[in-house]
Amino acid sequence: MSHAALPDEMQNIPDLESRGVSQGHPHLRLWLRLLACSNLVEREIRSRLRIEHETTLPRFDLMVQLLYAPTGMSMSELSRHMMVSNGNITAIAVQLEKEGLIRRTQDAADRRSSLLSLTASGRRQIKKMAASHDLWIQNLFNGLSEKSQKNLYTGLGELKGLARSRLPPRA
Amino acid sequence: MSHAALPDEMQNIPDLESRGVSQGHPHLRLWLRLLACSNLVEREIRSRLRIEHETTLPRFDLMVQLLYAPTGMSMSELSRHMMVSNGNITAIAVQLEKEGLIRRTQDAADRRSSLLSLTASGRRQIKKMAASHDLWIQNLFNGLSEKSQKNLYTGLGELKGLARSRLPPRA
DNA sequence: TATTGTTATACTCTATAACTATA
DNA sequence: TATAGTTATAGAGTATAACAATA
Repeated sequence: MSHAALPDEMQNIPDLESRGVSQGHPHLRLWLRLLACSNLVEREIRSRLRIEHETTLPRFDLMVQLLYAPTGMSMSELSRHMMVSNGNITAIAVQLEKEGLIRRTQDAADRRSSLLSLTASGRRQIKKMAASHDLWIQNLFNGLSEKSQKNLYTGLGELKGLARSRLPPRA
Repeated sequence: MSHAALPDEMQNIPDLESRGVSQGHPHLRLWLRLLACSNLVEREIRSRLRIEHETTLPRFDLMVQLLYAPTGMSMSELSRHMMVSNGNITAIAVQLEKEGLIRRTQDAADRRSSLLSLTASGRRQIKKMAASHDLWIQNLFNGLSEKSQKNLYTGLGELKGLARSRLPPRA
């Protein structure tokens, strides 16, 4: 008999949450569980992006942003969306441009700024990758009960608002 | 008027979730929101560990594991709990040992294996760090409604079980 | 044969700061 | 003065594989 359907508490697979899980405050337990979930899924996505599409999560993220911004985005916009520094965006953009996946056009109005957008080839690639990505997520999350999906979406919305208001902005 | 209390949807602070958030499947939206939350908090913790305690998250994690395992843990156990490879555990353990925060004792029963445990100094340090960490988490999460806390803990438990059963084991 | 741990390696990712060009 | 972007750098993080010693 598989233990796939057993509640997590009974599987006893160790992870970060196992530490002090009995001792900790409820808030701490919640955070460790959130972190464990996020790490599990993120690790899988990084791995599949690497193996199946020979790319990385930040590269994927940047291209997805552009996919949903048909008129293009500036480096600073990308920096804000991806919550990393300008310098790091530059590094990724240079790679992608060299590989012919994105292009850079000068903003006529503000000559400091340049707009990034997908090339035809880049658009083809990111669409394929995004489709894969959606499938991975579907296959993982479609086992969640309707109720948990709703509860999580709402609860995480609340948490995100909190984090946004209580944590200092970065990047 | 501050917008701190406004629901996330009305704050319009861009992040990864902003991409395709209107287009995507509910599962995808949920995942992007989960990732955004986790990244926000994790980034803050990394930053504070670095600034206030001059350490890193993996170092902290390893020491917390030892704090809750008074009889010590083997490298392989740590590797499983932290979900990273043996080689990476070795690298961190070498640092911590050099700084006198942990010690290594040979396992008499299995001479391949060695037990890691905290030194007195290491124990003092990790207790201070763990107290800080708890405080950060408290200050962030204590704004969550009771209901959301419960819903999140339950929902994430369900998700973690799913991930555990559907994703290949790593490390 | 499998497991524990070490070593080596290569790359990606991140944070920071100094710098330029333009606004 | 402030913002957009570049460049450089150092350290952290991750993944992989080859290896020795022991089980």
